[in-house]
Amino acid sequence: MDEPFDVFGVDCPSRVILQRIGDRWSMFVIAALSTRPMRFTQLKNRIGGITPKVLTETLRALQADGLVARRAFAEMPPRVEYRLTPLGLSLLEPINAIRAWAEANVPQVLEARARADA
Amino acid sequence: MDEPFDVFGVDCPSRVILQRIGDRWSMFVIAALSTRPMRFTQLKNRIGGITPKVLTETLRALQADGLVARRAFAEMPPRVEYRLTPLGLSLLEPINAIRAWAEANVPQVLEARARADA
DNA sequence: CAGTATCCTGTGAGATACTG
DNA sequence: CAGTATCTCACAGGATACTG
Repeated sequence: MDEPFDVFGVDCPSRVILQRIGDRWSMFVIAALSTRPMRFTQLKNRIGGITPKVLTETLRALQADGLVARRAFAEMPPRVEYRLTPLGLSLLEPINAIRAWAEANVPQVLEARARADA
Repeated sequence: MDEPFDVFGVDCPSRVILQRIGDRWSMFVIAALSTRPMRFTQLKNRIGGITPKVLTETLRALQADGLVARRAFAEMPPRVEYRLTPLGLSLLEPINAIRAWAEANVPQVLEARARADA
């Protein structure tokens, strides 16, 4: 049996999370849903530049991972709400750790990057 | 002036970090260097499956961001050592937060994913 | 040893248009 | 409103071979 969380395993489950939060749009969706549920078009408007196709794909992936819940109301016109699950909410903590690091250190990264360009 | 760390800004600097730690190989390199400096070939061997081209690219990116330092010795045969900078070392903390979350919650994610497949 | 140099491919993602 | 359906493309990443 494998070490359950060997960082050097390509199939290490923690990479699942890293890839998810590293991808182009997931973080925007999670951030948008962090305070309240939102509807499809609300998300689309809030997250400037995302296309409906990509938003759908992102939401599907987050649902598949149990981070976001979808709730459809049988109304006319249709209404669908997305919200973070408890699991999704719990992910906000490590995300905030990254955020805190970024706030403290990104200036240095940008400096280093500028120096590297020169 | 923009909010310095508006998660909804496409150019939000914290995305820099998320993309970096979310990419295919950076985390392996950082993990490999977390305890001690390593040479190119040591890294290549430790991180199974990475090609020299990609390892070079990854190291370059990490150097450009000031997370990894490269030190070449004028010897024959050539010797080069890579190590985490203090900045790179400090990144281990938020990374461990993610890791801790993953250890606690990835099983649920995998369950959700399995349920989604069915 | 520590990389370069080429070539190649899959797929994440965008543009655009359409529908129950 | 809440998505689908196509089409297209760039580019991250891989395979393989070579070099100062």
